[in-house]
Amino acid sequence: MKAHDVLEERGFFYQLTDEKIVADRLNGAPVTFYIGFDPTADSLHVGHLLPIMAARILQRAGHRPIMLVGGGTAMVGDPSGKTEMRQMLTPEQIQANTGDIRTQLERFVEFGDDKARMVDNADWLLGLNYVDFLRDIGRHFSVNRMLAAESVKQRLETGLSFLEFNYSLLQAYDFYVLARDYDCEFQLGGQDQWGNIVAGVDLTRRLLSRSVYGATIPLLTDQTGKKFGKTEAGAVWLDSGRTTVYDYYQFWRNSDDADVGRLLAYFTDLPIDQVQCLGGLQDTGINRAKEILAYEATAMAHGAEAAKQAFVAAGRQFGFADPQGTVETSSAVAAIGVDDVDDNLPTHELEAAMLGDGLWIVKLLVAAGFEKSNGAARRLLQAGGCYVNDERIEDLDRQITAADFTDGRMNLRAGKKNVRRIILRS
RNA sequence: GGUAGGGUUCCCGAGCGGUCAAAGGGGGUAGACUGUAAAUCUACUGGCGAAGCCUUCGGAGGUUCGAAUCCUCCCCCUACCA
Repeated sequence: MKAHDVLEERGFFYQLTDEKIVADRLNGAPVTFYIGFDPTADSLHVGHLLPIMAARILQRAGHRPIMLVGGGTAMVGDPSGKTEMRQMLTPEQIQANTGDIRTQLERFVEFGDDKARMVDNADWLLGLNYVDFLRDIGRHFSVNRMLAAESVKQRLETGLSFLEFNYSLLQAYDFYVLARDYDCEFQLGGQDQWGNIVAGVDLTRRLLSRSVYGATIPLLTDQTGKKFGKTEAGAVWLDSGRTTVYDYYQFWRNSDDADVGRLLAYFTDLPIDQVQCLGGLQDTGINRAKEILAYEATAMAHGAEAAKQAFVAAGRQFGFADPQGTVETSSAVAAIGVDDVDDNLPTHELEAAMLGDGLWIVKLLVAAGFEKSNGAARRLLQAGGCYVNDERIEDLDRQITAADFTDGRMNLRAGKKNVRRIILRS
């Protein structure tokens, strides 16, 4: 399997520092490469997934990933692709986040002695001496050139602090350290990382007289041009405590028709010819393709069992796209027997005592997390978007009583897609 | 440090003494139509069990019957100059 060619045909490359050499190296003998994440939150979200998927493909082709968690760079904050400075994080936050992110990465890439390695740039960045760093590293950087970088230019309009301006030096230094100590010769990153990657390539050449390479992955946007992975509710997180497995599944299931092929290529392991075939389908076919995408993506992040439950739960709620199995696929969804599985709707537990003589529907909507305030819940009712056991509730004063529950369960829905199973607890 | 212009609700952006919970747009939510898609159309979009009341216009004071609007001090941003 030729890694470069696989990445290429799946659309993973945006820019390469050296087309020919990168192709040769990645198609050839094992290479050590790295991708980095700054621990600015306690969970990764789907926006981070693209480079991870690329790393996964490279690893399976025999290359060695270094997954860098940027405990040091997070102290500074990358200005690339941002219109303003992000809030500074405390060292404690960063440390906690670093641990959480490591755990998540383990689901996508195999770690071990001769497998992937995890590093934290805090190990070599935090101890740096300012003047030494300026003399040894800073002298290789031209401010003129840095100012010309696209990511900096953008920020010149709104303001860029000296702190952030230094970010690319640190990332460049990372690449140099990894090249020096781990024989790393290739870096992958998002489209907005181009400047930082190139800076690292240059620095390494100057300091080690050695050629290293880099590539960027296209920035994923949805049809409206917005960054992929953000929804009304914010980012779609990999942590099931932040984004439930069901919602994660639904995120993929609700993809735009036009995106399905691309997303399958990026976020599943299905062979490329099957991906192309699925992406070209229409009507029921494209909906089946979305189910496959959602199942595969969910299984990757949360495991096959959880994905199966989400698939069944969603299917019971909205119907299955292809119950006859007419669309051919090698995905494991094809084998799921719909009847013999417990579904996995997100639940909300309700103290039986809260019910009393009746619990106001507005209160329940808020308690279950559908709405932030009574006012918002009222508006939902008024707009006709609230359903109890799939029956629309029109009555603003509707009281929920024990009669609404069957076996201690009841179904509460806000709009078409947000369902929660309310479980009575005594 | 100097000069000029700014900080308005999730975002952009009007408002410049009462009629302001604050125009317009974006975004979001819901409904209709559909395929759990897109596009389109409609309604809603600070809080309160909704009568009325309460809290919002960078912060703190002040003037006034009344302040997002006027005054004072402070904080922050942008541009030019140093």
